[in-house]
Amino acid sequence: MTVIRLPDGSERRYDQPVTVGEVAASIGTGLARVALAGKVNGKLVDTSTRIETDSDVTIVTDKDAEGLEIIRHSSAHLLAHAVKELFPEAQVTIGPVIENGFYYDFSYKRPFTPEDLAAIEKRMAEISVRDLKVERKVWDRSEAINFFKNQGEHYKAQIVEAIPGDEDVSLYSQGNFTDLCRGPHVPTTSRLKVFKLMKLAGAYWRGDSHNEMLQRIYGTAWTKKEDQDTYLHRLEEAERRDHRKLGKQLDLFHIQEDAPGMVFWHPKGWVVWQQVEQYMREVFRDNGYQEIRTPSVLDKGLWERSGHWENFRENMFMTYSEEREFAVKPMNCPGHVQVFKQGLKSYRDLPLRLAEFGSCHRNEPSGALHGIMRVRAFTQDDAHIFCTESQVQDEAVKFIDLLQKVYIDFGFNETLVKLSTRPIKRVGSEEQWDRAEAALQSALDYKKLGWDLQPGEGAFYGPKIEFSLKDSIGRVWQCGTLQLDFSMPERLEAEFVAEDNARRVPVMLHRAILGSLERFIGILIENYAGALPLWLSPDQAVVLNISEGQADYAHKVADELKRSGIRAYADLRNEKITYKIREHSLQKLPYQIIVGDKEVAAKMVAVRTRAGLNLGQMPIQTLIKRFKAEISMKTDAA
RNA sequence: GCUGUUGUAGCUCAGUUGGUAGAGCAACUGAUUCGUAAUCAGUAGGUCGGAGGUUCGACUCCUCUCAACAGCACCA
Repeated sequence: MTVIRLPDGSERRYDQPVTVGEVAASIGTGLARVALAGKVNGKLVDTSTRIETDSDVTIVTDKDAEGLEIIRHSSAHLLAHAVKELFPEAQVTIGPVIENGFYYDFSYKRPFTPEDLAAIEKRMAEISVRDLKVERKVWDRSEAINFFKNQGEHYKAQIVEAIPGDEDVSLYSQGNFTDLCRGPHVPTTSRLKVFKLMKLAGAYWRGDSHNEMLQRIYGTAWTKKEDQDTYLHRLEEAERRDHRKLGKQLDLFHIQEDAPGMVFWHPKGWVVWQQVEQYMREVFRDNGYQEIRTPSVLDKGLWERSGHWENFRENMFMTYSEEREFAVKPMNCPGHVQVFKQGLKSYRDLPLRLAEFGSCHRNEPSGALHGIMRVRAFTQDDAHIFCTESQVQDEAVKFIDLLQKVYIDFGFNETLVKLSTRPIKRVGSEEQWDRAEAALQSALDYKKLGWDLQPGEGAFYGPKIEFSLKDSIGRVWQCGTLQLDFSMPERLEAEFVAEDNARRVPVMLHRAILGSLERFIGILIENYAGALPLWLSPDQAVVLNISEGQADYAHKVADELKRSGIRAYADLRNEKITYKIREHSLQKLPYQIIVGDKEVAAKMVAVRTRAGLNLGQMPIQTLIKRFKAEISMKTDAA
């Protein structure tokens, strides 16, 4: 007798062991038809799994998140199956589920082409129609290794060899295709109906650039056609928000071949920059930071002492003069330590916070460059806090508070937080690391922030907290950071006089809120789809005359706005009002102020927002008040 | 850096067996003076990313190179 408990609390009794699929069928034929897998005592299993003992059982269908995962995973297998049928010599490797879909890595003698991709997708559909049963079998390890070796699947054989001896080696077969997999999978291939292959790319075997480069095929898969359509539509929409596209359309900046990875800021883009910089300058000023400025070109010897030469010389731009070697600074910390070292510091001076809009150059690998998000010349809102170890946690909490306030002001409320701990290659004692990691972690916990642990991802000189934001297509970019450093102050011989008159080495915190202004502005552009809030908009208002007769009045209105500190100008071109409105709306200019004979007569202005909202007539002073209020709120009023 | 794709007018793009390039928008000129997302007409604009090569002849074929894009690797 097997007792099955269902989620609704009811029980079913069977005379002998039953499969998950049979349980579903006994509940209803409808359910059996949509069952993708089962959850037995919390463990996800195939519908063919036999339940031997009394268990809690949930039937997983395409309505469940797990169901979608299974569909994606099985779609990856379907992809591999199709590739093996079309290209029998291709070797399969791994094919995991990712956000919105799946991928599969293959090794093949020649690169797949976009035409191959279409053929593979077509074959996947054909295999789906064949309605092949997907069967799970547990194999003996050495048998499995031999099986894959005989098939010429050397990568798969390697993967099986790496499975711990006490774990089952399960293989899934559909038709004549067999793949190693933990599962679970859909019952038959016909359950895979909504999928699309998206792109081809290279990827290293086991993620190591010393290994062979495999060919990765990305796909997306869904339970319903509409979901896939929505997803594809969302991607298209996101492309329209791409900061590279908007940067061109809105005339904010450009990049050209002569300076890869370096930004030419245009007048409008530079206004945005200055707003961001000025805002951050006030943040520094109001929170106990002192702004400084340090040289961009520094003797190689300083970088040898700081340890950067050893770790990053490949990525540093060098320059030479009178037989001396200099590096263009890739970071600001050594410079800040030099400022700290000027004059004897007392414990009473700590925490000492030095800030700089630090212009840095890093010779990033060409393949890493991406618009203004990943560049070779960038400016950090950088600061270093020199303090004692006992002050670290307090400073960390203060920093997180400040960062949250800034992010909210810029309109971000979804921040990804990660704590990266000691890497294999590191300096400092275990006790130092213990204390440092604990200090950062307790600061995060004190702030009740949700965060992910990234073991081994810290810098060689200390652990760090990273704050990341997402771009329009969901790519994650690190912006804010808080890093503990117990190496550099010592290496560069920074010290202070403690209460007991002894010379001590301070702890240094590296911190940035925006990260790089370039990247942050890129994310701002994408986040607002170019329609920046009023306080950040390059032009805040444009005055449009309807015909030549109101030109003088339009000028006067624009001048009055300018005198009030509003970034405004008059567009007196001899064009129809509809033409001008369209043009400035496309430029995402926040407010269009229309003046015709009626406004001149009434000494008023007619106001329209970029979203197309007509605010009607009002006196100029009322409009200015509205602007001031909206600018100080930092969010769009309309 | 690696794999793949792409590179034609200011922008977005077309150019199918190699015969020295075209559209729309923008720009410029003229007309139009107009009430909330495109007025009409005309003019001008390109050593087809760069350097070599094959050919009587190359935007089209080959080699090298630069850059961008996607992903991987990297990211102090």
